[in-house]
Formats: sequence, C-alpha cells, structure tokens
Amino acid sequence: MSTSTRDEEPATSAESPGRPSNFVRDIILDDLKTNKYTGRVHTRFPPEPNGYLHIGHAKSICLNFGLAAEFGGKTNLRFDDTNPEKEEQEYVDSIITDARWLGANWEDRMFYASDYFDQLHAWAVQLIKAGKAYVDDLGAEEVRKYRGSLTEPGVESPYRNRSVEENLDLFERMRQGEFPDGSRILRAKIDMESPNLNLRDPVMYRILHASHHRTGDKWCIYPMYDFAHGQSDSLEQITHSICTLEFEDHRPLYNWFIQQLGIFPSQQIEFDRLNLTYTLLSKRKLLQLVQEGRVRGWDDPRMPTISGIRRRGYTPQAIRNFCAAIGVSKTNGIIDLAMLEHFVREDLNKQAPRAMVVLRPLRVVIDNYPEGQVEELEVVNNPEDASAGTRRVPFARVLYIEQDDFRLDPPKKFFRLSPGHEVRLRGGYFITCTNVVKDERTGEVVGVHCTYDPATRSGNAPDNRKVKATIHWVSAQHAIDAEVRIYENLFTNEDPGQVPEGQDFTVNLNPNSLEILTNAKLEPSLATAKLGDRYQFERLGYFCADLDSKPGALVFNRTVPLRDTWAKIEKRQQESR
RNA sequence: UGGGCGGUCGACUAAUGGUAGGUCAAGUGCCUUUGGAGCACUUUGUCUAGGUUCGAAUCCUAGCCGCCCAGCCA
Repeated sequence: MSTSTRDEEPATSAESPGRPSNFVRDIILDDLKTNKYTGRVHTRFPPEPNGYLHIGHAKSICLNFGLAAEFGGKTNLRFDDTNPEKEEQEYVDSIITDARWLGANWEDRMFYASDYFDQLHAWAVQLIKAGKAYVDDLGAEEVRKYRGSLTEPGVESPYRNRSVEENLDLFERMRQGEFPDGSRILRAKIDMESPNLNLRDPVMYRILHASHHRTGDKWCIYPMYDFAHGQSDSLEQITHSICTLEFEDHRPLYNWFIQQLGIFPSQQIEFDRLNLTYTLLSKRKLLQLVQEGRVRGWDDPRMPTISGIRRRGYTPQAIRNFCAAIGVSKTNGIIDLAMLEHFVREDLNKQAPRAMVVLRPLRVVIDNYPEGQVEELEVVNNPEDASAGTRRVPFARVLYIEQDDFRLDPPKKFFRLSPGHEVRLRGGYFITCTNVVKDERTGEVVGVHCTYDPATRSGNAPDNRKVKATIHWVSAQHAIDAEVRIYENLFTNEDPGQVPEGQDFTVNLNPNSLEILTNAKLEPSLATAKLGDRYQFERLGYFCADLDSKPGALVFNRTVPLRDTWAKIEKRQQESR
C-alpha cells in the first residue's frame, strides 16, 4: 500500500480577483503601492519543532504561502528551534511532511533559527559593547520580583550597570560553559519601568546545558525567542512577518532589536489564532493527550493535527478552502466545527466514488428470489461525475441491510423498511417486508423476510410507482468483512478549555469519541481499496482506508457523516415527546 | 486598579463617510434511484449613550464587555 500524491497542490488561499480581502492583505497592498520593500513580498512560516502541526497552523500556512504566491513573492519555512529542551527531530520531520501535504512549497528555502546562532551571538556582543545589554546574576526568582507587576514598575537589577568589559568577560564565560544553568542571563538594557513588561530588560540569552537537535553540544547558551525571531526574519529579508495576536506586546521589542542592530526592518503583523468548537488547539494539551494515551498518537484521526486530519480522510483542498472561507482578522472568535466539515463534504462529494457498505448488518431473505441465482447489477460510481463510470454489484437472495433502515414499529415520517412496506434497494429491486424473525429470548429482530418485484430491476418502476425510500444493501455471500471506525468529537464541550475549578481539560473528553464496528459488510469492489483511498459509503458518509488495514482485513475511518435529515427529524420527535 | 488589542446575524467575515452583503448553521419548499447532492426562498446583526455630518458600522467623546501580557517557553 502506498499513499497517493495527487493531493499536493499549491497552498494558495484564493485566486479570483474579486475575492474578499483581509487586513494583512490590505497592508501588503499598501506597501506595494508605496514601494516600501521595493515591490517585494517575502513571508515565512516559523513553527517550533516541539509538536505536530495542527489545523491552526494550516491557517497560518495558507495565509503566509497564499499571500506571497498571490503577489509573486516567496515564503520560507523556518524552524524556530531556540529551546533544545523541547525540540526534536521527529517534529521537524512531521512538520515538513504535513506542510508539504498542505501544498506549501518553500523550494530551497528551509531554514532554522539555529542556523543563525553564530550571528545572534555576535549581535549580542555588539549590544554589550554598545552598552545595551548586560549579564545579570539574579536568579529566576529574583528576576521575577525585580520585574514588578502589571500595575507596579520594575526595579533595576544591581548588576545592571556593570562595565562593558565585565559584561563581555562574563558573557564569554557563560558561552564557555563556566556557569551552571540558571545562574546568569544576558539581558537587554531597556526600561524597567515600561508599562510593557516585555521591555523591562528582557532576557536575551539563558544558560542551558542541553544538547540541541541540530547544533549538538556546540552551545550551552541559547537565545530567547525575542532575541532570535526578529533577527532571523531580518536575515532572511522577510518583509511581512505574520504571527498571532499574543505577540502584539512583543512588537516594540521586535522593532527595538532590529533598530539597535541597524538591520533589515522586517515588519511584524499579528492576526487572530484559529479556534474551533469542540476542539483543542494547544500543542501543550495535544502533547498531553498523546503522552497520557488518551488518543492513539499524534495522528489519531480524532486529533486536530494535520496528520490526524489526513489520516481521518480530509483532503488538503478541503482544508485550504476552509482556511480561505474563515478569513483573517484580529477578533478572537471561535469557528463552528460544522464549517470545517462542510468543506470536506463539498470536496469529497465531487471526488469520492460511491460504494455500498452496511455498518450494522440485518439479514434479509428475498423469499421469491431464486435460490442460488446471482445477478450483476450495474450502478453508477458517482452521480456527481459521469466520467467516474459504473461498476457491477452482485445481487442474490440473501442480503444485508442497515439495522437502522428497518423498524418493526415505524415512527411517523419513517419511510424505510417496515412490515408491509415497500422500499427500493439502491440499483436493485423494490422489496416489500412480509415477515420478521425474532430472537426467541430477547424479542430482538434478527432477520427480515421480503418479496421482490422482478419488474423493478435496477430500481426502475415500469409503472412509475413511487417508493419513499431507497436503502443500501450488500449481498451476504459476496460481502467482505471489515472494521470501520466511527469518530465523534473528541470533546463534549464546545469550548474544551472551559474547565470546572481545580479540574483538568480531560474531564471534557468524550468517552464515545471512537466506536469500532467490527462486523461491517462491504461490497466486493472495495477489496482493492488502498491506503488513503476515499469513498462515499452511500447514505452514511465519507470513509477512507486506514493504515491499520492489512490484506484481507481492511479498516476504514469515517471522515465525516453525510448530512442526515432523518436524524434531525427523529431528534425533534424525541424532544417534543 | 498598568499596558496592548478587539467588539457587525447563532458562528465566521465583508462593506475603508453613501443600498449592512457573503459563507456556515437553522428553517421552509422544489427536486431526487443516497432522507445525500442540487435549486429556490426565509429568519436573525452594526455593544451602549451622546456628538460631528445632508448622510455614521465607519469619524469624535464617554462608558460597557471580551482577549492577551508579570517563563531563564514560543
């Protein structure tokens, strides 16, 4: 089995000239007009390799790559790897795979903040020499105290006014590994009374005797985000450095370093992070789910990670369309998960070949159908796409239908099979229920007897007789057994971060987020399904072959169910009761 | 109670002093060999109060509400 690559297309956000704009795009348009960057647009996507990419990153990828592509610019992939304690090669590998899958193309421009460690160090020395940075001997606890609070100004460290020589010497000895972790830091000398806490002599370098996934043991001091990010942007000549809202307070610092160093003035622009109902988009919490075994790994199909969503059966196009549709702004909102689901359905409806699968089988015997007879009935592969052609499906005397498609006592508006009623078997015949077989002890219906009308072959009614329902079916003797995994929301709470006092977000976990059906019956054409192949199982939803599939033991994931009008009606009926 | 940033249908987002529009959701009808898809229609909105203006979602003033910031995380 191998995954197909036909999914991979450019991650542009939208193409038509009349497209709705957004404020970031407007800024670029304006910069282009004023020739601020000599007509250049160069963005970057800067993930930290401390976890897997999720749907929130997809928004950022679409924005960064989409905007640059629209204006003939470029986008770099840059790993923000300044904290060796949290970062791993596994994460950089997955990020590359996932970003590519989404359609991001950075050509040969894949960088690491760690590529710039030498330059960053030199710049730190430069700032020390300019009297703009100093080595502080305060411990973490004291640094916090000296920083003041939201409402009180900070107090200058007693080490703030060391001589340049002493600072240079100390910083060099920090680099040499002479001091233990946490014993000293390099700080920028800005303003301990600034109302913006980020400007109260922010830390530039900390001592970390940790081995880095790329630089190994070359360094035991590592730059902080604030001292690395802007300069990395600048080195790469990034024109528009797009990040999320929580960095707004950092922008003055971002600009301060660039200005003090006199380097290329990249411009930071902040937009709102994606929030989705019933979904958690925090790498820390997703990591926790993985580590505690609440899910089966980063690529569990219930996870909002790109790898999870991919395994679930989503297409990159659907994700791109979603990202284009939700727009970009500065309001912190929460997108209805239904919006995401809409875009997969929309995409898969056009693409996915149909197949008949019975999830929870109920045995049907067509009493008047000749024993031993088998017909090959022709059915269309995709009513939305004539070019998808047709296939043959075997029909015989004993079939399986969905348990949900039969009711002994049909409620109002239930049009499917029930005693005395006629339905159409999709692409087959009209059948009428004549009798049921019950389990003697439980009273449960375990089988149904029907008669068929030979004149209705392929589902046509020569007399124009109407049936109110068409149901799917699989020939019992030809059916393939398979496992089907049904997913529900991972969380029961619309905002899973909302947690009762003293509790953990895991209280919101949905105990029914995964249901494994081991007795599904597949039409025989599905035998050749390959990893990642996506289908619409008629009347049920979109499904794809999971990587747990083995020859002769297929496993399918439900990507998303079809919209279900009957379920809504039934729910309303139950609520009004 | 410091600073920063926001508040437009149920959700998201346009309108950049000149008809409050689109998408999702919800609902109704049509159509249907998927109760799918499609099509048509419908409901609901400018945080509040003042002001400027011929005209305000947009500008001004004052409130109210929400989010972010006190990591040697990013």
